[in-house]
Amino acid sequence: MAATLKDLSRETGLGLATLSKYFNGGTVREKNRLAIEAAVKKLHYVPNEVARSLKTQQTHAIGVVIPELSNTFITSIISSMEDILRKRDYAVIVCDCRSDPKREKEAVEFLLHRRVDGLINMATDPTGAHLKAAMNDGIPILLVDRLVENLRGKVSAVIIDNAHAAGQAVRKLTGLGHRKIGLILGSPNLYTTNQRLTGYLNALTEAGITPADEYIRYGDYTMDGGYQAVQELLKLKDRPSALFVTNFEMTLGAMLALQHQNIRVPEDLSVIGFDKLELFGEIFPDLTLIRQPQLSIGREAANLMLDLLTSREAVPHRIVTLTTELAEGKSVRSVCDQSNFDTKEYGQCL
Amino acid sequence: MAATLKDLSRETGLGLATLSKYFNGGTVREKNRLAIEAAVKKLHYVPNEVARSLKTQQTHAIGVVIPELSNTFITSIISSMEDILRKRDYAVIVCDCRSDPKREKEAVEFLLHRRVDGLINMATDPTGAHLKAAMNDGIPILLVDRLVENLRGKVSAVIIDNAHAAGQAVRKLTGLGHRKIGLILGSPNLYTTNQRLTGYLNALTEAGITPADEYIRYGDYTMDGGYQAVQELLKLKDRPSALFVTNFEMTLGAMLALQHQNIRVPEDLSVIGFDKLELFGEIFPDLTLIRQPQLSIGREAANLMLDLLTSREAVPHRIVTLTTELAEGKSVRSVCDQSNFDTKEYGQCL
DNA sequence: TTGAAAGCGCTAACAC
DNA sequence: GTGTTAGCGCTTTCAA
Repeated sequence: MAATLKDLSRETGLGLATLSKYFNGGTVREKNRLAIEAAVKKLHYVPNEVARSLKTQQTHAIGVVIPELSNTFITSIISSMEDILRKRDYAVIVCDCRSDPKREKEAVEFLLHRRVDGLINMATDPTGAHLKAAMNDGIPILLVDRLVENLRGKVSAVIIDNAHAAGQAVRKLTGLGHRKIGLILGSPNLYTTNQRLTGYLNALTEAGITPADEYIRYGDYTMDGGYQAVQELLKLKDRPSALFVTNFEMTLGAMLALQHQNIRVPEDLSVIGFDKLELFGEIFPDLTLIRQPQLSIGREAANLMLDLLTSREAVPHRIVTLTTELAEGKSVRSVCDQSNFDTKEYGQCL
Repeated sequence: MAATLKDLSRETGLGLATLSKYFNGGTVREKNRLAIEAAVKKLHYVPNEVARSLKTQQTHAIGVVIPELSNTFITSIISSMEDILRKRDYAVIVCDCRSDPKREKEAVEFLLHRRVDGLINMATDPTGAHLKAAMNDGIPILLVDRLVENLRGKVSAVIIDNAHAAGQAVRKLTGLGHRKIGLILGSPNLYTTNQRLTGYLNALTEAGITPADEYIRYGDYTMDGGYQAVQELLKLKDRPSALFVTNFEMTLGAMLALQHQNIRVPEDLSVIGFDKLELFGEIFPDLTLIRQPQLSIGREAANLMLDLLTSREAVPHRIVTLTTELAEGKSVRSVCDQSNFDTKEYGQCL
């Protein structure tokens, strides 16, 4: 069907090596260059990447294994990664494992069979067992967003400083006198969940506040989860005066719940959300939030992977930690100025 | 590095052909089967899909070109497709073209170079020019969600009956006496936008209502767009009494805008939304909406592609049209029972 | 059932 | 700068 180098050779009278060199950026006599270009056009020649892969032992394909395709944080990272990788002629093979460790392992094996050059993984299995085969194969592995304890020092990663991010948010709130701070986390036992919880607890401790379990909720990183978590928090006899929500979807759900319950922000409750400033744009323009640089995460991940791929020597494993930013809005205020201000509790305001 | 058939041959003393046959489901003497299995284990043999691809001229890879990765409708389709395709050992290479026709064309070319076996495309370029090369190559092409006029009869597709879907919604509203029905569409000139508009217009005409331009808004299929569109509609001196929003994100934005403006649903305004019943679950449990079967779209697309791929003969081009469902909630009511009911306008209620 | 050998389309020595 | 050649790892006649 499609033309091959051999066809080009016949057409131009040139040898295979010359043609190959031409297509790989080598220098060719002007006359021949023209001949080749003419033949390419005539025969609609397109290099066969499969044959090239077999020969070079490089597929120019990167496997990406993620827990969920329907999460804007994840898709925006993938989007930015894919953009960069494709520009460098790497294909991205996406495998959605539905947060199922078994599927995740299968996905890794599937990709290994296809001889992907590298693996990018937002890990579902916290033990990292699914990556064992890939480690044996010696292909570059890059963790994104979530570290895997057992693999520490063995693979590279691009993450954000979750504990710090949560600390930023909570410190902002304690600084405004809040002592009852609700926290809505993702699923239990996830790396990011744990880290953000740690940051929250540390910041409270710093401020001399004893954390209360009832203020800590798990919203599964979904809109509905965030919505529910808020409902529960509002049922508490001793409601929090402030709230920190730890991803985009849950923030959305939380804001909806607050509206439904006619809780004013920040008059009745201070809120710090997470992610996606642009999307909140017109809708909650004044929402204070922790902003993760998902584009940078994707970019860093893609570039780090390209590094790992192209460096002759084994690159030492690198952990790139990106920083988050506290985007100030108007959704927080001093507890003393909130409707639920209580002199007895907050004498310091006086 | 990795073991090859040759290694296995050496290890077992068997010929390449025997081994190859074994791995392709052929029958082998029991004794040899055992020997092979032992050798596979010992050498960690894994078939090299690249070599296989070169020989068979099939990559077992499907290219998927989409306008945007950060849209839940799209990702849920991809997710369901990828699941099925991977089970059949097809890799999915995703290319996000950011709704840019130029990038879309590049993506198609990129995939063609990699010799994907088939192409699944949610078209950005309405002219279909980007698919020309793929058509020439003769690989199966499958459009999803959006038809391309110029390609009618030339490629297969999986779509929903958009005009009917919109008709369902609008007829529901006209049936309840509404005559001023706001419509929030996606970006202008998209296939789905046009179709849904057609359905809306037809249903109005059927009911003897003259469509008013000011009730028709374009929200770009984004949450923010939906939010803004509602704001504009509410500014109208002659506000609509009902609203039909044509995708998930815009529905979310619209509902937020309504809450912000303290518009009660359905007391003040009847609303029919779109998509993702589950996600709205706890949050807007009573929202009436048009439900697209995205899982089925993904499933049908994957299966149709597999058909196209495996059928010896050229399968005739097929358009699979899936139906939408009107999921009844409590977000619509008769105009006569709404707060904005006006005797002069709606005499028929009396 | 099994094996030998050719070849998929390309790259990379190597010799010219 | 160009051509010859071997071979990447597999499948697939074809004979045995």
